[in-house]
Amino acid sequence: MKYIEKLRKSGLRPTKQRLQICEVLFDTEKTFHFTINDLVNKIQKQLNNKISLATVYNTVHAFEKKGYLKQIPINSNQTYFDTNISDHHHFYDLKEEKLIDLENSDVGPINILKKIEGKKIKSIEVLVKLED
Amino acid sequence: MKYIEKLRKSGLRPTKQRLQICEVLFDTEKTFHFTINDLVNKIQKQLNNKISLATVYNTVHAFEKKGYLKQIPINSNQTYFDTNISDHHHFYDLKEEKLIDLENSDVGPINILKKIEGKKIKSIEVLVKLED
DNA sequence: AATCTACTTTATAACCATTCTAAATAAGTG
DNA sequence: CACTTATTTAGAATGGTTATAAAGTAGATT
Ligand SMILES: [Mn+2]
Ligand SMILES: [Mn+2]
Ligand SMILES: [Zn+2]
Ligand SMILES: [Zn+2]
Repeated sequence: MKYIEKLRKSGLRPTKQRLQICEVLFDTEKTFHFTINDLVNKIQKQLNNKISLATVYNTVHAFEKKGYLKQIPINSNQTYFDTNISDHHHFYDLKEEKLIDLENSDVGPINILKKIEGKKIKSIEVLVKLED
Repeated sequence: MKYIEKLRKSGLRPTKQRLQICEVLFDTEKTFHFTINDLVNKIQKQLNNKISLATVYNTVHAFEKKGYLKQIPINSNQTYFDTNISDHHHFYDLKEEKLIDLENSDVGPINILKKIEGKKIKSIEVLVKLED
């Protein structure tokens, strides 16, 4: 398994559950956006296998902390995550309630002119809301 | 009261509670960011007067719908609102967990190159996360 | 002014995504 | 294997938000 080493390097034991979640998250053609609930359903369907909700939460948070997932800043009743960890932005289709990737190259360079004393910029995220 | 007409124009009856919330939100030198909980506390302290939590929620949502408040897209356990309804952006200080306004002029012009068929842009929001 | 009706406020319950708990299980180490 | 520590798990708890439904109020009508 290609994920065993990846997990070990991060100080995470390569358990059956984590490896399965890796498969679902990272063995895909394209990256995608998901909620915890989406992921639980995907695991059920794709692996015919139940992983407890607590473990899914734990694993997603562990992966996020290690930088294998990104949380998307959006107001929703659920938290959205992204398997695309590249520096990029999002459209949010208000009607469909769906996120669409917006590559950095699709947004002109962003230059923040204001500086805050003693603080440095960690990330810049653009959210473009779409309506019909 | 200057808010009576404003509310009537919006189709909202100028009740005692709504007028008081207007005072707290809009009778200020500067605009500010708040959570529902912040607002409840502010009302208590500033008006020596309790307004039920449900009414605060109802009123904030009504004001948001009418465009007198903006919701700020950020992942938090609480929803943040903004009395600054101008087109602007935010710093988010991860340590202090505080929002700081970033005027449009403090961010270079943002040009979204990608187009989505049949959708138009409703808003563009930039969130700049700050660390030490 | 009294009456009527739709809107609003309120306390409280319900909701539900997320986190916590603590016991069972599994992984790594020697 | 024996031992330690990390992980999984079901279920309980948490907490912000929303729903409910009864009481109160605003504005319109007579
Ligand atoms: Mn997280
Ligand atoms: Mn709202
Ligand atoms: Zn994305
Ligand atoms: Zn602001």
